[in-house]
Amino acid sequence: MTSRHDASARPLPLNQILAGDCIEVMNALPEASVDLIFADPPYNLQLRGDLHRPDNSRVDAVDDHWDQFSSFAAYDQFTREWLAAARRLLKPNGALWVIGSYHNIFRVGAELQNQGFWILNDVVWRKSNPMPNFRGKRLTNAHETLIWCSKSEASKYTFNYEALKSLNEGIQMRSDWVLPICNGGERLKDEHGDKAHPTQKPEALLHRVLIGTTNPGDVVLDPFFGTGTTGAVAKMLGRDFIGIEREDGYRDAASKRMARIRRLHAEALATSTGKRAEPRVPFGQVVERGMLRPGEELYSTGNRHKARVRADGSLTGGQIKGSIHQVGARLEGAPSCNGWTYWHFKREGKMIPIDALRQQIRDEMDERPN
Amino acid sequence: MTSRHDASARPLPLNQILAGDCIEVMNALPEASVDLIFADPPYNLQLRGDLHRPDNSRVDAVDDHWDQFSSFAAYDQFTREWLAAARRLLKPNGALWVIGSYHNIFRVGAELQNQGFWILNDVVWRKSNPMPNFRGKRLTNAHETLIWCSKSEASKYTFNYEALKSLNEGIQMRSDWVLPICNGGERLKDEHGDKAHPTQKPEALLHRVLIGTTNPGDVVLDPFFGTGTTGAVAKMLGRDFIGIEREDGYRDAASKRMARIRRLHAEALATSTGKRAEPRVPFGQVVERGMLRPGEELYSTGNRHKARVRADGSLTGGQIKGSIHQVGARLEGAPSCNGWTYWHFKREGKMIPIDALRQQIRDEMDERPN
DNA sequence: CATGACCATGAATCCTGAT
DNA sequence: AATCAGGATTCATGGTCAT
Repeated sequence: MTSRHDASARPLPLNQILAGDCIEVMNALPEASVDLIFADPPYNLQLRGDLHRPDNSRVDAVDDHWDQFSSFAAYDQFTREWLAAARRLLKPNGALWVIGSYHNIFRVGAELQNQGFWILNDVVWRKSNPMPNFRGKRLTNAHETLIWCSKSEASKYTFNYEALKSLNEGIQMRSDWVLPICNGGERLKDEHGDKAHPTQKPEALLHRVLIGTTNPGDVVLDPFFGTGTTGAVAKMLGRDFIGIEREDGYRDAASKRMARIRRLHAEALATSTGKRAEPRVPFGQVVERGMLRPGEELYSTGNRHKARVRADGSLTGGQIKGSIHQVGARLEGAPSCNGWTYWHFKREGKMIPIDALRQQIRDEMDERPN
Repeated sequence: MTSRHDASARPLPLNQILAGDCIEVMNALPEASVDLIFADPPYNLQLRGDLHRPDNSRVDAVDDHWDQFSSFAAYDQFTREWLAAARRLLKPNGALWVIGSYHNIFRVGAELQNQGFWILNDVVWRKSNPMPNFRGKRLTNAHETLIWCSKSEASKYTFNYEALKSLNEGIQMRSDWVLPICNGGERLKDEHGDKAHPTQKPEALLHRVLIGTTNPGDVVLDPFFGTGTTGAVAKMLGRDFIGIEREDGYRDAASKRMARIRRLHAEALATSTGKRAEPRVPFGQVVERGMLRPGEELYSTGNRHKARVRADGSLTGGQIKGSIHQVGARLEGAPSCNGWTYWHFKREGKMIPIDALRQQIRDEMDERPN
């Protein structure tokens, strides 16, 4: 007798919404199989008159300290269990996002540190249109907090720096994101016209998360799928998703929603990349191809230093010999140096950075792969 | 033989900087005697090697011995102990603020909930000029988190709703505050011209905290006093402070700062408002429009001085006559003074800075340009 | 005296693949 | 597993100094 989601027998159930308790369902999926988890766990703490423990038992009152402690303890246990299940599912280089408010986020953050997740950033979703504090007894609660963490300190996590920089008009993306709450046409309604889910997240939030920390084709899992914002944006952006949701009503609403979503074309999915994505070119190739000749002189930025090209692609500058980077660093007394932008050659009286030669080689590689 | 800070024998040591470990010192003070605690504990940063900017300059990191902890467990124990000592000191209606980053704030937040503190808001300090992420490997860490909590759920905490609303141009104050980091003239320097403290907080941050959650005459304690921003702003605003600091160097710098507090007061107010880009509004317009009537009395920050409005938009305070800025500067013995934030008028028993009136005028200008 | 160029610096868990 | 080396990477602000 095998369980419904037997880990050994079944392939990953991609682009489906799985029914059931997320801890059980996650434990039945194969380990180390997911690239990213986005989790919007219940915040159900200290909510006047309608307080439930994660096991759905009702908390009578929180008037005294012992009751508070018992409800924190129950929430902590729930947090421990779903985080451990999530951790097991993640690939070694996988990452996790959690969103929460001051009611629960500190407990979640402490527990994920305890389990060995490595926090990369905490991100503030600054709501441009929050609900005011009607009674004027506190500050307007105008933000929620997200935590972005990798599975471990050693994880080589995905971060699309240039893509996020583009989203932010050319300036590197900050840890505070100003986005409106989900309403208008995006907000799912039930048959009575009421909101289908009390805390539906805006697609813009997930868009930024998925563009920034996944690649097309990655597997994104959401253990608290709700009405499926994570799945909707994942599908749109060409990522595969796995949703887990316990409530029938939310699953139904999410299924209908997914059916309406159209995947974006590949060109639309392409995002900005930086030099890091370019193939590496050894300086020796520049010499081999005769773009610079052995013995030719190079000039530093600012023209303070000179060096001479050698046949093996190294430089000599006085007593100093080594790579274009090493010689530049030594001459500048700097911890490191990018020789490609530091050194220049002279053509028709003009100083040209040797990086232009590297670019020429890369352009040829694009025209004739292999 | 009594200890240095014997709880039973001594009165509260107001407006002093106490030397020693904050846990021991707090435990020697009388219980239930403090209105507000503002705490800026070590963040437990876990930095690896050096970090260089793209121009190869080295980042001066926070590598001080006081921020070194051997493990999360060690940091948690430290947090438990100082929070318990702080809790004992607070009056039943007292409140606590803590500031931190993602390195420590989740652990601190969870522990204060465990101890029975009642979270009122988490507040995000959004830095207008954070240090960028030089390697492009994460989001710019552009904010820090504060937690505001009362001693217990039953506490009748202080919240000056209208004062904060005025500070915020007549709109309810939100849980995200945009403020620049502390630099320029406000940043304390040592004899070599280096920063006196690696993490000095801006006075504007404490200004907002103290205006919003204390009343004049309240006792404000800071167990991690550092170079004394909390004390400086408390003194400026007519609150009593108690500072505790372990490091001799920081205590010395803080003592000198407290002694010169009037001068820094005027400078800080002049520079921390950040309103230079706003259209200039002459004080006379406030009078012309009948927002303040000639003959009406204004009260200084801290309520130490009074002055009377004249029909031409000048003030008289005793023998001194002149603009709101000139009279404030003369009364404080300061080289300059921002009269807009220094002077307050009384409405329904509440002190409101006249800056609120200027903002009202600016709002109208925004609605109806020209 | 303005203006602009240039420089310094801030609570930071800040690289990656080949050998 | 540890070492080595290529080479990619920054925004806002305030102060100094030359023009």
